[in-house]
Amino acid sequence: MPEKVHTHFGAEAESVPQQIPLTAASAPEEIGRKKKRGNKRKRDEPAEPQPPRDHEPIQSKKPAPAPPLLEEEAKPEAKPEEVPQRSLNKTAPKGKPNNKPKPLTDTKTNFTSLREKASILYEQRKKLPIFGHADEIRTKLREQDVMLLVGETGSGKSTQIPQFLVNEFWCRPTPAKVPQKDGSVKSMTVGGCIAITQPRRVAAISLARRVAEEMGTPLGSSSPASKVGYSVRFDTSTSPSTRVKFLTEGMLLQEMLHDPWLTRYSAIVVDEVHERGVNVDLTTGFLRNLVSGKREGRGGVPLKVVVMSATADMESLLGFFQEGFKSQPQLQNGEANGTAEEQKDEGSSKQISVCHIKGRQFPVQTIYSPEPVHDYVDAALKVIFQIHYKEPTPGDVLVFLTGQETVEALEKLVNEYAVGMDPSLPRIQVLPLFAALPQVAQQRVFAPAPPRTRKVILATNIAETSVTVSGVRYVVDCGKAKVKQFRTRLGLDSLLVKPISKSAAIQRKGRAGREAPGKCYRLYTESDYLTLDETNTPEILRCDLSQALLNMKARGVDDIVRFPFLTRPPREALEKALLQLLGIDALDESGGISEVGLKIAKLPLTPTLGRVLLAASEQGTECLLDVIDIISCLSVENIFLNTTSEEKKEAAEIARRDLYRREGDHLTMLSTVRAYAGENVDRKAWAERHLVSHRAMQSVMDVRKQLRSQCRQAKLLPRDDRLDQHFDTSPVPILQSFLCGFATNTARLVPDGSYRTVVGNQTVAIHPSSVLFGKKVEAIMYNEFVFTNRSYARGVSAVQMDWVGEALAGQ
DNA sequence: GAGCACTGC
Repeated sequence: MPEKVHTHFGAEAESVPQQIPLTAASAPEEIGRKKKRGNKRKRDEPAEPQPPRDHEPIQSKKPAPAPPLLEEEAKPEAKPEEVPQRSLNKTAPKGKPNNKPKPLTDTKTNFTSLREKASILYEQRKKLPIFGHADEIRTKLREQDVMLLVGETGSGKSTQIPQFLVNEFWCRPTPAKVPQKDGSVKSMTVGGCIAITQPRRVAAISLARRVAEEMGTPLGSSSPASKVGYSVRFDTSTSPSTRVKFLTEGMLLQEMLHDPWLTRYSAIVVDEVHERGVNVDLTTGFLRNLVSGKREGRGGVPLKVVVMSATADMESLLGFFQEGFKSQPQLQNGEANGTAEEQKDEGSSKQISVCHIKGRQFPVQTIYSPEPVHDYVDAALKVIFQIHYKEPTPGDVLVFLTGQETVEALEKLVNEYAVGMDPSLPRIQVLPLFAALPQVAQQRVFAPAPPRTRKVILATNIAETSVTVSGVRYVVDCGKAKVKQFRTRLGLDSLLVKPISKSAAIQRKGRAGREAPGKCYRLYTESDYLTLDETNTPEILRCDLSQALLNMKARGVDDIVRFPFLTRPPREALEKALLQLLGIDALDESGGISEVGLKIAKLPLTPTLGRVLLAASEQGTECLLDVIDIISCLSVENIFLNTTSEEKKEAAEIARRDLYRREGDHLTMLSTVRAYAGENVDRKAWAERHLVSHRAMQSVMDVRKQLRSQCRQAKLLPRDDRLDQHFDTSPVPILQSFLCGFATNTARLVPDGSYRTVVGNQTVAIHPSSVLFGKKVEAIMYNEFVFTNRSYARGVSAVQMDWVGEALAGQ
C-alpha cells in the first residue's frame, strides 16, 4: 500500500481543492490536529535565504512562478488602507510573546511575490458566491451593529467577510474616553481589529493562512507588517499590525476575562454557530449584552457583531438579539428613561440585518434504504460493494459509522469480501479514520488512490466537520453517532449511540458533492429521516455546566437566571453546577465568585482540576509540580496506546511495568511524565518502546509548560529553574489534593466485591484501561464517571476511607 | 474487558 509518510500535511490538504472550482471555500478544513514538529519547510522560496519562522511560510504548495523582480515593483507601496495602521501600532497588543519582529532579509522580494500571489487569488475570490454580496454586506453593517449571515457550504464566508470589512471606516482604531471604576476617565484607543472565531484550532490557523495569502500580507508574527494573524492555545501568531485575527472560541472567552469590553476589536465574527458548542453559546450571550448595552467600557465606540451559520436556523438567533435590544433600553441619549415600547422595537429591528448566501455544491442524489436496517455494518458492507460494482472510478466512498469498534469490524469485512471480487474490477483500498488513530494512519486517507483503485474511507463523525477528504463522490450514512450526554442527576457522562439530526445528515450528504455530482446512501428509510431532530442538541444541554458558570461568574454575571442563553439549560443542571462550584469553594455563600474561584477561572482546566491544583500548591512546591504533571495527563487524550492484539497486550504489560504504580492511575501518569521528560535522547523512541502515545505526550508537555508558567505568574511556584529535580514525594499529599476536587467521585468496596459510590450508592466498575482494573482496594477516587455499556470509573486511584471522610467534611 | 468529536493567555 503506497504510503506517504512524511507528507507535508497542511499543504497537501490544501493543494487539492485549489484545482477545483470550490477553491477558497474548501481551503480552510484540514485534518483535525496541528502538526507541531517536523513541519519544516521543504521547498525554498525563490532566491533569498529566509529567516527561520515559527510558522509555515506563506506560499502555496504548487511551485509558484517566481518572476524576476523589477525594482519599482518591489517597494511595498503604502496603500490608503495602511494609514490607520500607523496609529494602530501605538495601541498594539502589549507583551505578547510571539510578536517579536523577525529580521527580514529581503522584504522586497517577499512583498512583491505576496502581492502577485494575492492578485492570482483575487481572480478565484471573485467567483465565490459571496463576492457579489460585498457591497450589500458593507452597507448593512454601516447602518446596523448586528448581522446574521447564513452562508451555505462553499459560499466563502469565513475567508471573505473579514476582508470585506477590514477597510470600513468603523473598523479604524478610534480614540475614546473610557470611564474607570474609580471615577476617572482614561483616554485610550478602541477598535481597529476584526476577530473571527472558530470552533477548532486547525480551522483558525488554516483560515488565517489563506486570508493572509489573499490579502498579500505575511502571516502573523513572521513580519511586523503582517495584517492577518491567529491565536489558538499554545500558538499565537500576531503582529503589531494585525487587523484580522482568527481565534478559537475558547481563546476569545479567555481574552474576554481580561478585557470584557473587547476594546481591541471593532468587530467580532462568530463563525460556525450552527455547531452550537458551549463556547458559542457563552460568546453570543456575552456579545448580546455588549452590543445592546451602553458600551461605556468602549467609550461609546460601537462593536459590530456578525453571527455566521451554515444552516438556515436564523430565526432563533434573530429573536435572541432582538430580545437583547428590547430588554435593555439604551442608546444614543444614553439614559434609560423608560419611554414608549414602539421606540424600542424600532431600535431593535434597525439594529439587526439578515443576509442569506447560497452555497456552491454539486447536486447529490439521496438514496434511502427501502426498509429499516438493524445491522448497519452489514448494510454498509452491501452498499459499498453495490457502489463498487455499479459506479465508475474515480469516485471514492466515505462511510459514516459510530465508533472505532464498528469501523474496525467493517474494515475486516470489506477486506474479506474484496478478496473474492471479480479481478477485472478496480481494487478496493479500505482506510479507517477516527480520532484515536495514529497520525500517520490518518494521513493515509489523504494520499490519492493508486491506479485502478477505489478508496473506501470508514470514518466516525470526525469526517463530518473536522476532516475533509477529497475525491469522495459516494457517501454511506448509517444515521447514527455516539453522543456524550451529561446526566445531571447521576453526575455521570453517558456515551451512547443516538440517531443524528437532519442537519447532520445533510452535512454528511454534502461530503459527496464537493468536487462533482455525487450520491448519498442513507441506511435508513425516508420516513425515519423525517422523524429526526432538525438540529444537533446544543452542547450546553449535554454537558456539565460548572465550567461555563464559573466563566460567567468570573465575568461578573452574578444573576445566572437572567443571563441571555441562546438555549437555556434546565434549572436543575444550573443548580447542580452551582452546588458543585460551592463545594470546591469557587463561589462564596452568596453565590458570588470567591478568590479561589477567580484563580480557577483563569486556568485552562475544569473547575475541579483547577481546585486540585490550588490544593496542591498549599502542600508545597514538589506536590504542586507532581500534581501539574498528573493534571496535564488528565487534560489530554489517553497517553497509553490501545493494545488491540493479545501479543501486543503482553508486550505492553512488560514495557510499562516500570511505569505502573500500585497506587493507581494518577501515580502511574506521574511516573510516565517523569520518565518521558527525563528522556533526553529520543523521546519518540522512548514512547514507542513503552507503547505510550508520543502525540499525547507532546500535548502533555505543552499543558505542563503552560500550567507551570501560570503558576509562576500566580506566585504559586518559584521563578527558578530547578523544577526538574525530582525527589520521591509521598503519594499521600498528591492523592489528598485530588480529593479536594474529587471528594464526591469516590466509591468504596462492598462485601460482594463491587464498588459503590460514597455519594449516591451506585454501582461503578473500574474501567479496563485502569491499572487498578480487577484490583480490590478499600476505596477508590476517580476522575470520570462514564456510562457506555455499564458504569465505569476512569482515572482511578486507591484512597483511604478516612481521607474521603475528611474531604467530604471539608466541603 | 474498552476508547464520538472538539476546546482553553
